[in-house]
Amino acid sequence: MLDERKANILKAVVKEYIATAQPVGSSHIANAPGVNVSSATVRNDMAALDHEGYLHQPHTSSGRIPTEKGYRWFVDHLNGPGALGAAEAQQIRAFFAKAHGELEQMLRDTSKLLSNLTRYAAVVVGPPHKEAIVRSVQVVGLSPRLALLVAVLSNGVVEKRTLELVSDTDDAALTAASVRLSEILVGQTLEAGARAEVTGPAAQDEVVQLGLESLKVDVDADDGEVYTSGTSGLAQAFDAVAQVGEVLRLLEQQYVVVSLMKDLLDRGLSVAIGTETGLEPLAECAVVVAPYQIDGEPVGTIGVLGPARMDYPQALAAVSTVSRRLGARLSEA
Amino acid sequence: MLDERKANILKAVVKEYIATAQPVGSSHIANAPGVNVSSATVRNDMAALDHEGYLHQPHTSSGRIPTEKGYRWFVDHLNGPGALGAAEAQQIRAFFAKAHGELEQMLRDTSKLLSNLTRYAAVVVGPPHKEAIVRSVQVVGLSPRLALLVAVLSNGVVEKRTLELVSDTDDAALTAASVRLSEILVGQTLEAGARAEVTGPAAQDEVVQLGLESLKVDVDADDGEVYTSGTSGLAQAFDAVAQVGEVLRLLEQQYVVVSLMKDLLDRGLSVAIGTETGLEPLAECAVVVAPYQIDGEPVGTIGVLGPARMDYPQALAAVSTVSRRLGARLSEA
DNA sequence: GTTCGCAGTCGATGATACCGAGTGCTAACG
DNA sequence: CGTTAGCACTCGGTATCATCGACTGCGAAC
Repeated sequence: MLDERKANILKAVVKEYIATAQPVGSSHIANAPGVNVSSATVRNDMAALDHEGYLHQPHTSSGRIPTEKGYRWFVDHLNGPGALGAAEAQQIRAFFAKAHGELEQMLRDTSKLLSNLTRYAAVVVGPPHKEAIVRSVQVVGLSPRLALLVAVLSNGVVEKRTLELVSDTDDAALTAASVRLSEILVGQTLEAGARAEVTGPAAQDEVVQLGLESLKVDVDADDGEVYTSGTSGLAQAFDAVAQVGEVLRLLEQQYVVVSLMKDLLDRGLSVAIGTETGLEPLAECAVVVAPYQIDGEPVGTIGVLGPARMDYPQALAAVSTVSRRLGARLSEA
Repeated sequence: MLDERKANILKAVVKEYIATAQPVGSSHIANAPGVNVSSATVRNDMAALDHEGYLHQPHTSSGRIPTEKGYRWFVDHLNGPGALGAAEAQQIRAFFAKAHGELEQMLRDTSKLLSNLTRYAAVVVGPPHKEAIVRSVQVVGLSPRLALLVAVLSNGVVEKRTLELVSDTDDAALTAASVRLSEILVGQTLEAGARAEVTGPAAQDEVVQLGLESLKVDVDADDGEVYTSGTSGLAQAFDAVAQVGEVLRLLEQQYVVVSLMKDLLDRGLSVAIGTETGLEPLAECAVVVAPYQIDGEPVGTIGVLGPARMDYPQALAAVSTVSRRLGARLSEA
């Protein structure tokens, strides 16, 4: 446990370092709120904090930098997620006021909103497909041997698969197949429906078979779409070009980021710092996540990826506000 | 016009600079194929090339770097797009052998393929929506006051819009609206259909009205989806972090890149170097593009964005091969 | 026209000195 | 006994300077 002054000193160092990216010297925070002692006293406490692992000294005669443990303490001892600036709050309000229509587009835009707010990279994970209930199935012919299977799910997601038919098939046959597939799938989850045993005349129908088969593919891996944006903000946040490249490469492998975010939420965390992420390229990064809920059910995740010296209060405020508003907006209808 | 030796020297300088990113000195290319003179002779020619604007000298006693004009000459005097390595060719074959199913997914994967091949950022622009013919329209209810309009287009694209209904509407009404919308839209292009005048009982139907209205929105701006990948490759290609950030920001504004690519194709170009792009942040970049065709009709564009010192033969080969194979694959069905 | 030889240029590298921000420690202070 | 003032010390950053080496440009020789 840290005594009050040390706590304030640590807090001040973290804030200062987040703002300046420069090692923080004792004299810089001697007058910080809750401190107000001489720099010599601060030095003593900083040495102790260093010893206890909250701060780190790049070299003997330089200021201190927060360690992972230091950041962790900082976020654990924030009172509340911090307040958004008026401009940001206004931006969010404006966004949700005019947000309309299509789920995908809305999530894509939410991702942009979040990256604009934070200036870091934003990730939005859509509702998983396989748990939603099928509302409608239809097979549409595109050309004699090509058809498109379209399934509308209860959460507004549309699953589609191209079917390459072996024999020419006319519209009547496709319509018949649509009816049969509807009987099998509608009302089921996509997952259950795709695995259903089919008997009777439907089992003979080439289109029905192809359709069910195509739905099985990907249904396991499918975790909901991922919308990333604001990667250009990462270039500002780091100074080494190699580091930027590593993080970008990670973001390109969407499943890594998605499983990281899911893992964090499972552990009940909303912030992961450096090695807490478990991903080596993110050693100097931090992630802030929040689930969003539709009608009380958590269905997806939004998050922000930035440097370890992230503006945590701001990022937490942005993420939590946006996730709440997004959930509310999606629950409305 | 350049005499043969100067041409060979210029060619050698460009190749060397592309490979090493270092200014090229006269002695490095004295033994290059088609040159084989002493370094002094090379120096004379390089001075001339410098004077004529093909090469540039960062400072008095350094090697030469190609100018934009030099790169331009180089790509204009390539014989053919260059050959792909065996590994790359194999990678493309493997990809199109197992590529299956859904258009969107396929374009997304094509983008990844292209960035893997070139190590630069790849952009794939899908077929525009508004020119395709509507094959099927359906309205599916999601909740009492929320419905989803799904339109399947002839090119396999699925357009969808969320309809927020004013009054509770049951499935029968939605089905009726589906039928009416089908009568209006099927067989038309999306653009024409959305603008059609509606008369008779359909004009009274709230769902029909909402549906048509929702289709009008975005139909103008809509140029086909954009799939970007391989942005991490940009981090390797440039050394200044600020430059990477600028290019990333540009890529995030997809319409800028799309209109650039479209513009290039209109001008009949397949390569744009530096200021030829007309975009200031791309001053030290180059873009290689190619259209892909379905049944002889150009419907979309693929391209690669990298540094001005791009491996043009390789990039041209990759882009042209992939565009050809992609078109063939999409024409197959 | 080509090549050789050579003086000259200029960035890169490394040594050296210096500055200054910042520390740790000791002694004085209240 | 916690706090502070004072001070010696450390060490990265910057500037200066010399050296090195990769080049060039040019005049003279081939």
